[in-house]
This record gives sequence, C-alpha cells and structure tokens, in this order.
Amino acid sequence: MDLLEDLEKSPTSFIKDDIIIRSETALDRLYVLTKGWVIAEKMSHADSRPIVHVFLPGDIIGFSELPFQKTSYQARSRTSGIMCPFPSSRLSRLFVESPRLARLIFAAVTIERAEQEDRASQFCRNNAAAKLALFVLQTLDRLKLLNSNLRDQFQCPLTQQEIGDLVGLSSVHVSRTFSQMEANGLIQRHKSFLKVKDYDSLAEMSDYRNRYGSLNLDWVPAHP
Amino acid sequence: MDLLEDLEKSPTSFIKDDIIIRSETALDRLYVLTKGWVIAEKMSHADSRPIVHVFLPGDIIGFSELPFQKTSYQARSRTSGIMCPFPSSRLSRLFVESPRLARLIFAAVTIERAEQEDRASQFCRNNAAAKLALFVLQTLDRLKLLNSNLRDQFQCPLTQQEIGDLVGLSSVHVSRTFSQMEANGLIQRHKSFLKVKDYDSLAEMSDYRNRYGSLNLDWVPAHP
DNA sequence: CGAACACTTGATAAAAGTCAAACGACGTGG
DNA sequence: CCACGTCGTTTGACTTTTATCAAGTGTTCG
Repeated sequence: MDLLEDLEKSPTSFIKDDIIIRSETALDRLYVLTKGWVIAEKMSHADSRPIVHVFLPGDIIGFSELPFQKTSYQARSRTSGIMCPFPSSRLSRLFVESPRLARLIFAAVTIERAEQEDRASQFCRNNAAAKLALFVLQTLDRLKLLNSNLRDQFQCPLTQQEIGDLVGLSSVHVSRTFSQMEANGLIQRHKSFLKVKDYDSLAEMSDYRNRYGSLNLDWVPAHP
Repeated sequence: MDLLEDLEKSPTSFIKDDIIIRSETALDRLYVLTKGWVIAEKMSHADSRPIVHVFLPGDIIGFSELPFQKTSYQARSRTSGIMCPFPSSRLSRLFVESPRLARLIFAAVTIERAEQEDRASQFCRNNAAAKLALFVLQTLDRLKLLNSNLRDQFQCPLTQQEIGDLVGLSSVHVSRTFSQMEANGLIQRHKSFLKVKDYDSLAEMSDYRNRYGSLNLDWVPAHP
C-alpha cells in the first residue's frame, strides 16, 4: 500500500486539451491518471487522426511507450483532470521491492492487452453498430471500476469525430448509427451523456465480455 | 539463462490443426512456441471466425488469458511445430527468483501490446491494402527476430480466408487486393510464399513502424 | 448575443461484401 | 502414376455498407 501511494505522491492538475505526452519524444516517466479523460492519438500526415487508446481514471499512461526510444503517439487531455507522474525507474525498482505488486501490475497490463485484442478483432470488422456498442460497453464497465455509483450511463467528453477516429468510422456515420441505435432502444443520448438502455443486446451484437467480471488471480499469491 | 531454459525443458510437438487451447476452459499453463504457427480464434456463433492473434516462433501463448477464469478463444496450430508448456505458477515464482527476468518479460508483453495497438488502430480503418501491408510487414519483422537469415520473404501457412478473418476483410477481397498489390510491384507471391518487394511503400501506406527496431531497455538494468 | 464548434440530414460516390462459378494445386487411393 | 475429389484461389456480376461533400441546425461559451 505504501508503494502504491508512493506512485501518487505528486499530483498534477491539467486542463482540457493539454498535451501530456508529445509525439516522437523520449518518455522517462509514467502517469497515474486519477481524474479526467486522456486520448492517445497518432499524428498521422493525413487529416484523419487515428486514436490509439482512451485513458480513463485509474489507468496508467505510458506503459505501451516505455520500451521504445520515441513515443509513437501524443497524449492529449479531453477534460480537465489530475495525474501523478513518476519516473520509470520507480517501476523498475518495484520489481525488486515488491514482487507481489509487480505481479499485480503485470496482471493489469495483461488485462488491458486482452481488452485491446477485443477491440482489434471487433473494430476491424465492418459493422458500425457493433463497433459503437463495444466502445460504449467497454467504456462504461471500465469507468465503473473506480466509480462504483455509476450505473447505466456516463458522460462522454469525446466528439463524434473522435469516437469515429477511435473505432474507424466517419463522424457522419457515427452520428447516423448512434441515431439508429437510439431509435431501436439500445441507447439514449442527452447532451454529452450516454445511457445504456439494453446492455444485453449491445453485448450480443458486439460479442462483448466484461474483462473485469471473472478474473482469476490465483497466480498472484497473497503472501509471496 | 538457467531460468529461461527451465521454461523450455519439456518440448512437445504438435501437428497441423491441433487444438492447443480449448475455448471457454480454465488455463493453468503457458506455452513457449519454439516452432510453427498458431492462431487464436474466437468461436463466435456466426460463420465468420475472428482471428484475435497469430503466434509465431518465440512467442509465449496464453499471456492474455492468464488473468481470467475462462479462455475467450481457442488456439489452433496452422503448421506442425514444437511448444514447451510450463505452469503459470512458474511465471509467478519468476517474479521472486529473478526480478530482472520478470522485467524483461514485462517489457516483452508491453512491446506486444504496442503492436496490438498498431493493429487495432490500423485494422479498424477501411483500407484493404493498408491492412494487408501492415499484416505482411509486422509478420516479416517478427519472424526475423528468431530467424536472422530471413530477408524479404516468408512462407505464410494462413489461407486468404484466415488472413481476412485477422484483418477484417472477406476472403474475396483479400484475393483481389493482394493481386492488385502484386500488380503494383509492392509484393510478390509464389505458392504460399510472400515476398516484400517495396518495404518502404508498404510501410508508408500502413503507417508501420518496426517495434523491435528502436527499443530502449534502460529501465531493465543489467545488474539489479 | 454572436461565433465557433459539434451534430444532423440529404445526395452521391467509393469501397467492400456476397453469391456463384470456374480454375488450380494438392494429396489420396485405385 | 494417373484419376479424382477436396480445398483454396480467382474472377465476374451485383448488393450493401460506409465515406464524402455540402448545407443546415443546434449548442456552448466567451
């Protein structure tokens, strides 16, 4: 617990549209995101700007850039929020100081990797409604992890253009598809809020499984 | 070194189309794949069968299923080959016995995660040639890691149907797009061999970066 | 209150999917 | 060693889905 708190000892606040990690630079630290939404976007030459990942409160920003000399994307905040930077050497020491905590972090990264696989295999299939369904359910369940009074809706600070850049659709088609899903009683929108009206149907059409619902951490023994 | 060799002490051979991991079962071990190709496919109800990942020699099969109670996909061999199973508790012990090796494995998983992000963000965009270009380059560079006499071509044991299931295209469109890429001098095919004729063009059209080309493992100190 | 900015709607174009048939390679068994 | 059947690939015709362009309608925020 002390070690975990140590990672969050220097909270820094940021405003909307801050650049948190610059593209093509060396990254020598990680950030615990404690409040706010941050997106990782590729600075591609084309006008489209693929969004590689959406970071939500509780996530650690920078893992996927750690083993490389230069960052491949930039991280930009979409809301104001708070993050806690710590040097990557701190993570390295953790493997010696607490093998148990290292295993937990390893498990966390592995879970995220599984979610990433879910996205890769779903988003590459051309069904706009299924893509959006997966985005909505994954985001809702991930937000619930750190915000337990969340039930069936959340505030989404991403524009439809950005959602399209994430799942691979044009903003126009995101709009149309969301409208149709709303007409079919699957979701409901109000301002920037997204409400899940029919979780089961959304889950079935996107072949979704809640990765946090049936964990097995037997191999992370309580007392090492 | 002893610890690494320990993981490969019980080599098992498999034939083509063996089921290595069954879907919806508990997984208590991992497999070092030393020879052959293995695919991870979702047993979806529909006739399409999304391919979540392709394992190549040197990969460890099962990481992404480790923290869950049940596997979400099945692993099936596409060639004959050799793998070395070891219990997941072995991985757990590794975190105590060798923090340095644990960090290296952590780094390896992180690199794979970055590649997965590359796939997710590219495959979700609707450009058949770019999808296939990314698949070809990623596969070639990954194969080169353990087979250094590989230069510009490799034997691909996947059918066009399977390649389509991986990148999200119909088999018909894979055929057409490959033919066109061949006509444009980007690749060349002969039997099941795929030859890269114009690496740079393929890399540019798919926004590819070789993840193993510019690693920074400073945070994995040589002497912990 | 007004000016960005985001979203919606319609018309049209491009990309990829589907169906079906033909072709080719490959392995098996006579 | 050849005939045959299976499986994978190619090709053509047509359909569906999504992208693009452009104009109009909110919405938000200084």
